[in-house]
Amino acid sequence: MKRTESTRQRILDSALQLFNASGTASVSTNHVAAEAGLSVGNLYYHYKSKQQIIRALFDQNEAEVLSALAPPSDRPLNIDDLELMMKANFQILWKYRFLYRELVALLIEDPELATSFRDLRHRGFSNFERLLQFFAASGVLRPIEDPEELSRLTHLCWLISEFYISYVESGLGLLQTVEGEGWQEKGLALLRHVIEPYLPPDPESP
Amino acid sequence: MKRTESTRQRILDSALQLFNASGTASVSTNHVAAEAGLSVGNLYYHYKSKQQIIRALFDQNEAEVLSALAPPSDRPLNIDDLELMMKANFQILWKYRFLYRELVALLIEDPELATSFRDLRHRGFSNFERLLQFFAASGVLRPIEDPEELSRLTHLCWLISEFYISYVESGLGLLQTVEGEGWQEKGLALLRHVIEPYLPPDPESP
DNA sequence: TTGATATTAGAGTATTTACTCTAAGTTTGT
DNA sequence: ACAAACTTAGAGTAAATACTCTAATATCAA
Repeated sequence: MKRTESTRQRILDSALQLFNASGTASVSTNHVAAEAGLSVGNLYYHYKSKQQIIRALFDQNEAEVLSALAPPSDRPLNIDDLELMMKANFQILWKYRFLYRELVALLIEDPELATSFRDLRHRGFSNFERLLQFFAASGVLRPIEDPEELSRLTHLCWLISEFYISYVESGLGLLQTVEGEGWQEKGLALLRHVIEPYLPPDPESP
Repeated sequence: MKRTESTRQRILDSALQLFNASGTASVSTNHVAAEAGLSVGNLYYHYKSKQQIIRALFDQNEAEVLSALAPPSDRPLNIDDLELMMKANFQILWKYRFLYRELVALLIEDPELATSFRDLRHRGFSNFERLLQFFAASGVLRPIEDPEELSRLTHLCWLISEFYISYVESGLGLLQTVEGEGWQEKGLALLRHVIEPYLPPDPESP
């Protein structure tokens, strides 16, 4: 059972690496098997189609996102937690960047995946909206009365989080190779920029 | 020469339609030829590869974007122009949505296209940044002293413009079929939301 | 008209791709 | 020990894909 787990994971790791490097379209199952150093038959024993591999990577991504964004149960959230969550989120986005980069295309090609993904994300969105609402109600942010405004702010944060990596990869975010850390800091700066107008007025300030 | 133009265009139109509907990966040149109602040989007479078709669609998109975003030469820009530009831009983004949806993947698959696209967009970005700077300097927006802040605001607007369509298509932007007009209005609302903190203080207000 | 060039159709091909099958090892439970 | 279940390799295949070639027709310039 250990070997199984390890082979399955090796397939996913190789697929992830190749997908990130070259995109799902130009990476075949044969390539993945070769990269993982095992036979095609073996690969198909563990995953019965290329779709299944992609779905498995979606699942793996989902699990990592959920664990990274799980709120601490022992104390109330503060604004630094939010920043840490965003940071962890960026790491995961980068690890699975092919997935976000080709998101819509992948969902079009696999309608079943699409519905489950959309369902999951819809819940995530609601959670995040409630989180912001909570911040606004508890004084971490200034109050937001208009529900439309709250919704917009949430959409904005989500949009940035989900597509900032693609924005960077598409070339405007940063001009050099992207392996450095600057892109992360810049992404966080964008999110802060959006949140900033909602910080409570500082009583120390004149 | 007229016939040529029309066949060439028919190929592009069919390709665009199929790409938008199913993604570039699952649309073959044979499909495009069939959809356009002409032979494969004919298609390859006009475009010598699938890449060339994609590049032609990039070019066509570029031309439309440039013409939609050309500033009026006879009068100074005002804030309503900005809104009209955004609106026109959304229309074009929708028309060529496969292109933005698969942007990074397409650039990875065609490095030559990548460099020219990035070059073009870099210029576009600079122009837009100058436009915002001009607004800030001329009182349409409040002054923005920090160049970093101006840069961030520009990046933010650009990111939203470029990926909002994908955001909608990915399912969170709107839940129903996307053919309606609501998504456009919501996208504009996001952009306004980002710009709003930079509107000059209203002297009429208390 | 005539000859050159542009346009079209459609059969054909080399390669690739996703996937199957069979048979041989390897674990595991009892 | 031994059989059942799990895991692996690798040859093989049907279909699809991007693209070529040839030859027929249309257009145009002189």
